[in-house]
Amino acid sequence: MPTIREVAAHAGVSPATVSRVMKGEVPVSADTRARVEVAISAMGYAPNAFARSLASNRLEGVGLVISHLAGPFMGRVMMTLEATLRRANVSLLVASGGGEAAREQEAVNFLLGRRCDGLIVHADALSDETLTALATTTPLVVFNRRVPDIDAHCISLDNEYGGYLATRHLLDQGHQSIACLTGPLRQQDAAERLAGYQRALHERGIPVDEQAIIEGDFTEQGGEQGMMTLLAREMAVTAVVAGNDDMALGAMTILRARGVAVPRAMSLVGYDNEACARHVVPALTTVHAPLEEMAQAAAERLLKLIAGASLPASTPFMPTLIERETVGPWRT
Amino acid sequence: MPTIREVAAHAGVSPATVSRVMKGEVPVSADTRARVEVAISAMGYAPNAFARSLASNRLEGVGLVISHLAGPFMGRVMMTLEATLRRANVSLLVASGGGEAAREQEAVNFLLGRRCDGLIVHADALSDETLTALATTTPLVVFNRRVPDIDAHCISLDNEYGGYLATRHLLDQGHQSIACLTGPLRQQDAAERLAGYQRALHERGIPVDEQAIIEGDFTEQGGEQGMMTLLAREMAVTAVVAGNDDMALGAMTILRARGVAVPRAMSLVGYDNEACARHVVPALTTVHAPLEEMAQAAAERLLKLIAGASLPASTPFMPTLIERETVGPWRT
DNA sequence: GGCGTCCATGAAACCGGTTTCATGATGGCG
DNA sequence: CGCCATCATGAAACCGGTTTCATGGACGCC
Repeated sequence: MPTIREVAAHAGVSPATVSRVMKGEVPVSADTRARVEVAISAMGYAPNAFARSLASNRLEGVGLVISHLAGPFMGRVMMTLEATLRRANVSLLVASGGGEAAREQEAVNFLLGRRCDGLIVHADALSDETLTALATTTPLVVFNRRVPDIDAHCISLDNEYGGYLATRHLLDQGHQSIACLTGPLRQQDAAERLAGYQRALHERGIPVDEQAIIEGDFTEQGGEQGMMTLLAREMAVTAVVAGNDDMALGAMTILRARGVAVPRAMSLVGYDNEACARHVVPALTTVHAPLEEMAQAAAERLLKLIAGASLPASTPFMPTLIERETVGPWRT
Repeated sequence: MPTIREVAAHAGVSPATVSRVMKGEVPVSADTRARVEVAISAMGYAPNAFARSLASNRLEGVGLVISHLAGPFMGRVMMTLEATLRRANVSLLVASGGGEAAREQEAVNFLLGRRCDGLIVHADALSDETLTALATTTPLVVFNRRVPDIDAHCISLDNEYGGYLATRHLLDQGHQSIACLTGPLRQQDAAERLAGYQRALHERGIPVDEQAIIEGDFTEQGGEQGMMTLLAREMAVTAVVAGNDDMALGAMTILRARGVAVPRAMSLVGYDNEACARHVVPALTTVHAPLEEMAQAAAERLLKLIAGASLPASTPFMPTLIERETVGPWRT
């Protein structure tokens, strides 16, 4: 693999000139440029990324910190991130932190030690303060979360609206008594979805019954537990909005076991539009997040941030309702 | 951020000595080492990864080439890969190539240009020859595929055995006429699964009926197509082994639409044990691949290869059968 | 006690780019 | 025609480690 000095010798110019040609910015006369370009392609020259990074102190790569790599949509997100970044010739380094704050912090440090040009963080466990501090140090985009003081760094989903959408859909079908199986309420997304649920009820003048709100943990077991608790309370509930699809799936398992027909006796709405949602029987009505667009926006925003731009806050992305088979009309 | 020379000055030694202490191998007297270590921690010294890579010509990072990042199990695989590599302080660079040979080759080049210490390749489109050549150039592990000339570089699944397992299970339940909805047979895994199916039939002296073998493409639509074709042939088939879970799901959709009860009128076995498999109704009986163990083995093997070890061929991993509800007994 | 060997250490070259600064050529303008 | 501004270019320093090679001291052995 030839070095820049060999190329320079071959083209009869200095290494500095070759470097200038490679970057294409600084003024170089047309014929010198041509001569160098010929030498470059003749010798198959590709600059050494290390030397370049050392001299310029930039990696030309960004880090991705992820809580749950194995989560149901990380694949879709990463796919788009990677494609968008690679188009800009920026590589993607991945570190995961299994949802524990300490390990997530460690992942951040690991990537920072690699002198990433920027970071995309998709993590629950890191605190708002940590992220705010990080944003002052390094180009940062926070994925699927809003951190108040650094709006411009956040790519988020309007979870409140999603919760509202799901609930309103049930109300529109005539349901009056609707329960909510939430995720862990210390997590922002779970709390927001619940808020949307409450807003929809208020809007129709239906009082929120605390007994109908059950906090879970976004897992399938949590959904089962929650549904069992709900049934045990023997309320007149005719529909449930679940914190996410996993919980909805768990709930469906219990309903099936107890012989409660979905959607005839009980309607159900999920959230996330996982791959499974389409396949269950009956197919799950759910709220869809435009993950690909969000991922692309995240990558583009980070690239701009790295380039030194100062951006306005991004508007949250809007979820949409996917109607399938788990919601039916209710006539009192 | 202090440099090695500052640390050296602080400890009253030369940069070379600090470097030696950092690596911990070369002989350094105990008290010098102690003095340097004090200086290091006092100043919070962390070596610059670029400079280190430039001088040693090693990235301390490996590349991962993936066909389909969004595939159903890449999350599980990446999770384990990343964790294993990070334990060795090696970072993970990701590039994807959407299943097209050209883009996969480009992804390889991209990572090679980053001077990765090694590559993990999980790709269908790259040819055996390309991979064999690559293996001579750079430490390489091929995931979920066997390339004849570089056995020692492959972490594979015994797909033939998986196909055999699925088929034998159906035979054990009394089925005599079993169809096979395969993946694209130019793909190794699909062909092997089919071979396993055939072996199981031969073992019981049942002739293989070419009419009962339908080539698909590992997609859900392919499964639907295949099942429609099969039904149109009006054969006396009582069970189907599908190339993967997606195809099985597609097949189930058609069966449900046509009112064919699973498993009473038709048994079905999938392959891969995707998340969905557990949730469909009836829950899908399928073949499970130990992906986490495979991923860990891949990472460990690559690290050894990078360290210069020359390894024996790895034995293929064995899939297991997960019995759920889509297989029932058949009495003639 | 003298010589040879080994070992810890330091000086300096090196990895391969980028960037600053100096220089020489060119051209515009009075 | 001469002077100054402009611009392309090259020389060399620099980024921050690693590694080779030389050196000096300690120790063992005859």
